[in-house]
Amino acid sequence: MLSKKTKYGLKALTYLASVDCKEPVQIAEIAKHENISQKFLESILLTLRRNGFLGSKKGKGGGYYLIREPKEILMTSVIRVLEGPIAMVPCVSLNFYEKCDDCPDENKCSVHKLMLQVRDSALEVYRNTTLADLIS
Amino acid sequence: MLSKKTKYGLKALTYLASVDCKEPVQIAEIAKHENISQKFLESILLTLRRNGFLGSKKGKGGGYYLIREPKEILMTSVIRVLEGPIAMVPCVSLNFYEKCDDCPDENKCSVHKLMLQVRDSALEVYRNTTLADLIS
DNA sequence: TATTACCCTATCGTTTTTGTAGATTTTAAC
DNA sequence: GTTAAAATCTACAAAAACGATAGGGTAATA
Repeated sequence: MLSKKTKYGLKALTYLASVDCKEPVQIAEIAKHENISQKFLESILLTLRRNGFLGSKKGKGGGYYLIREPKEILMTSVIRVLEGPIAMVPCVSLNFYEKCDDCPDENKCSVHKLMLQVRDSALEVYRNTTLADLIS
Repeated sequence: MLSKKTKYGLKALTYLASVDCKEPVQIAEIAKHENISQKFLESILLTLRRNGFLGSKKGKGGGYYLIREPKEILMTSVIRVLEGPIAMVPCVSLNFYEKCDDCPDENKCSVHKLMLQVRDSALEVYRNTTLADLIS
């Protein structure tokens, strides 16, 4: 299940991309437009800024704005920052690998085998989708 | 993230398929072989039985056994029974559809658009994988 | 001085995972 | 037959983890 954090983050990014001017947009405006709890969105936008997707400006006329072109923003990176691993089990994750504590041999594990395929298929989608593709 | 319930359920099914004889296998044996909490596994096997994947026999010499050929057991059905929806958001789920309470128009929603593709790609994998494919 | 992002913390609620305790059914030994 | 052992079945509950949200204060900027 996709967390609301990711969902809201994606919606916020899409909104910022659709506004297209580089003027800062206030948290309150995004929250209202997308029906998101403002306080929650606040923390989400912060992580997006810390991870190089957004810039921000304080004070009057301040807000958040995209610092990269929508076409340059891949879903792989957005998802990894907001949701974490793309893989459904850590033992098949490229960026968040962890060994299972059960499971003596990954290569013989049926779950591993299946989830490797699922990961690859999801990766295929995320790699071929940019923020620009999500704007209707 | 895949729940342990699903993970353990898949491992148990694979184990039962690999044993291949139709003799009942005890919960304790499966739990031990796959490093699974026996009590937890017990409830998982129960749901698999209730959903027509397994048969059981009580008493001495009892246990669980497959009642369908591994080749006939599709991952789509296993995942749906153990994990629930394959889709990452309810609004793109085929079997567990729910409307988002935010989101006035699904067709314009960026998350909807993205997750529809992710669902389809996962579905592609699950539909083309049977229990027999997971045995090494 | 007003406005806005920034930051930390606490809390509530849900889900997941595991454990406890016993009831029920079947087999097999006596 | 009676009994004991071996297993599944059932319900519940507790613990742990996680997700989502809210509160309140700080810092920067126009």
